[in-house]
Amino acid sequence: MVVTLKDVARASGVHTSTVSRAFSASHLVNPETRIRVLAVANELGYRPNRAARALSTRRTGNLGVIVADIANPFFPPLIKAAQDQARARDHHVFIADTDERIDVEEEAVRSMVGQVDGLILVSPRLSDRRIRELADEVPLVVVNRRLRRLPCVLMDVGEGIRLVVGRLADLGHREIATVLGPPASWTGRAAVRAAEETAREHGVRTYRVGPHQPTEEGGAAAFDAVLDLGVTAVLAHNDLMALGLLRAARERGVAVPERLSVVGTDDTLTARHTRPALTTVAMPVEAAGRAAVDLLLRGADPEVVTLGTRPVERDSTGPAPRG
Amino acid sequence: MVVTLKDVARASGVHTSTVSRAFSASHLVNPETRIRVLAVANELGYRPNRAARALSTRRTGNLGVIVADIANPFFPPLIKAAQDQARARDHHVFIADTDERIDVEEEAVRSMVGQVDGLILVSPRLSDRRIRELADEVPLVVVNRRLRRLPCVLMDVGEGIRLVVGRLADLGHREIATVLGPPASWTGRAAVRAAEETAREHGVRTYRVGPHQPTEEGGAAAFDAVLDLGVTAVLAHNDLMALGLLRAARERGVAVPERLSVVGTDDTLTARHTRPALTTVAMPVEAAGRAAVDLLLRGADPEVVTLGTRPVERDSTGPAPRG
DNA sequence: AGGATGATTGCAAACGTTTGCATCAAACTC
DNA sequence: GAGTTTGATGCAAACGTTTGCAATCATCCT
Repeated sequence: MVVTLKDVARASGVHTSTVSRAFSASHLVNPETRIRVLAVANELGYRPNRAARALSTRRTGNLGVIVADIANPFFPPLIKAAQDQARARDHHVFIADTDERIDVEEEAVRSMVGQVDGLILVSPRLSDRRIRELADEVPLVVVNRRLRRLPCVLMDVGEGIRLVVGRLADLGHREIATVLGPPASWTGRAAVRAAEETAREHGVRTYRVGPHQPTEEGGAAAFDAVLDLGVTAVLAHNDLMALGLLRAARERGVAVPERLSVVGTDDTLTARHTRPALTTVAMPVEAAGRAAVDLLLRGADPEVVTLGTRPVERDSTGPAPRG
Repeated sequence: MVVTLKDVARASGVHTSTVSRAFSASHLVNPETRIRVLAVANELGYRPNRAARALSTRRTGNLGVIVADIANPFFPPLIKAAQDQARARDHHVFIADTDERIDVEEEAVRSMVGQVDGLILVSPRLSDRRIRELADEVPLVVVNRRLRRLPCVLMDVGEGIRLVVGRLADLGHREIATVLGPPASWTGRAAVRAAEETAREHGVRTYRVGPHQPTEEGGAAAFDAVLDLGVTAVLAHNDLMALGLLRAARERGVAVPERLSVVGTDDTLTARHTRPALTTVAMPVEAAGRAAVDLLLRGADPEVVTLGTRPVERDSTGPAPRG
């Protein structure tokens, strides 16, 4: 039924080890033999059994990427970039979606350990301790979370956020709210920290709302609280939440940006198509995906790659309304 | 370093086979022994080696899902639904993105054969023949493509399209364009067929534009041709392309829906947030994901599951402009 | 010429599980 | 109480590769 090395060996009159070498160590076998063996293998329709190979070599040729939510438009470009890079390095990528749930994340990780040569955890929700434990079992790199002595790829949201907040201050805003996403989000905390710091420097007051789910619904749910604060501008944890805020604003008849300026984070494709188009902070997602794969496959010493971010000003922000 | 069955066996004074059975055939081992063994295994931090298990049993506990483009918002909900269903059936899901490229699809399929117990091909671009060949190597189910004697999950776009076209006819439209996506798209062809059929019944003329890439850019690229035809309504292959049409219309100063009605397909999340909000045909993506997993794991006779679709009328469609 | 070198191949032992079969004791059957 | 079933475990052969080692043979060097 299924063709194995042994079949190919028998059919071409050599030992299985020679066939094996013809495939994976071609310099160790006579060119003529190699060609003959490959021809026979091809004719028989031989396909190497990856499980067996993995058992023997302890390498699978697969990488795992674990993300919180593929439906969140932030992740797909990162995944695709990682995939391209991995393909270029002769590896394949398995993706798992954790549904923003820590138990599912744990399970996904567990299922991948042992069938991949390395793991990329994107914005993981697991505890630092758990991640370090995992790092002992399998090579891994963490994206958007800082862990000492582990390879990390970080997007410096602070950079973009500082510029955005400065810009809002220039536009006359004196009170800004930040809408929080998952408490375990490293970037989220970094963004809030940068926002509050910059605001203080500019004599702008800040308030926090949330945490809420990092979804459109989560953003909508935060709207009333934002309104009650009486702020003139709001920074959302991501574009999805900003979308929810925009929708809620429209439903409540609050004009954006005339009465309230709304800023997202991520610059996902949809940001351009909201009504009004969303001002947001663009993240270097493709670069992050590629960097993560490189870090993983290079297998070098723990290293931190930091990538910059920049604000994209569109129509959801404007001058503060006159008091 | 890494703990194997043998280690657990030695530490708990039984044979490896007993340890193995304690895990995967617990009714064959004395309850007391089992508990002791499991305790020891747990303490030692034993994790079964999946490659070894796969080699021995020829089953991996993994399913593969292959999609054209995870960045296309049509796919993630399907993937997530499949993932949930698989998890409920004690399986894991590996995802691969083919980037809409047939060679990458071939490669992705190849890499998965042998490391999954079954494959779900969503809107595959491979030839019928190739898919049938694959079906001999690995159990598979095809989503949104009809192949005799293979298990398929189909979304009956025709149903929704017929209703939409009827509605456009009622609104006074007499000339409609369809913008084509990838020629290999089964749903695309079904949709166009349904549209043209229904149009004919209503005495409405139809034109075809394309094919173009099923992306926002593709949609924008089609706009001029649509405009030249002088039609009053256009059906896009998917929401992304409709988005592109909307953007191009705005840039060219063509009012939607006053001068041109635009209809998408898929009802992705973004459809709600375009300006104007997009009229589209909602697809039963979650149901399809679940059905595909069920078909695969049930392993029953080839079976075809057909799921209905329905139009969602929003603001991008309206009465035809008076001639 | 005689030994050293290098290229090519075969041999066989891993890799970590699962599983059919054999074994053995204890518990039944009549 | 001899024979039979039942339950629990061990034994060893798979599963399909890879790879260190040894064997063979031709070639090269001096």
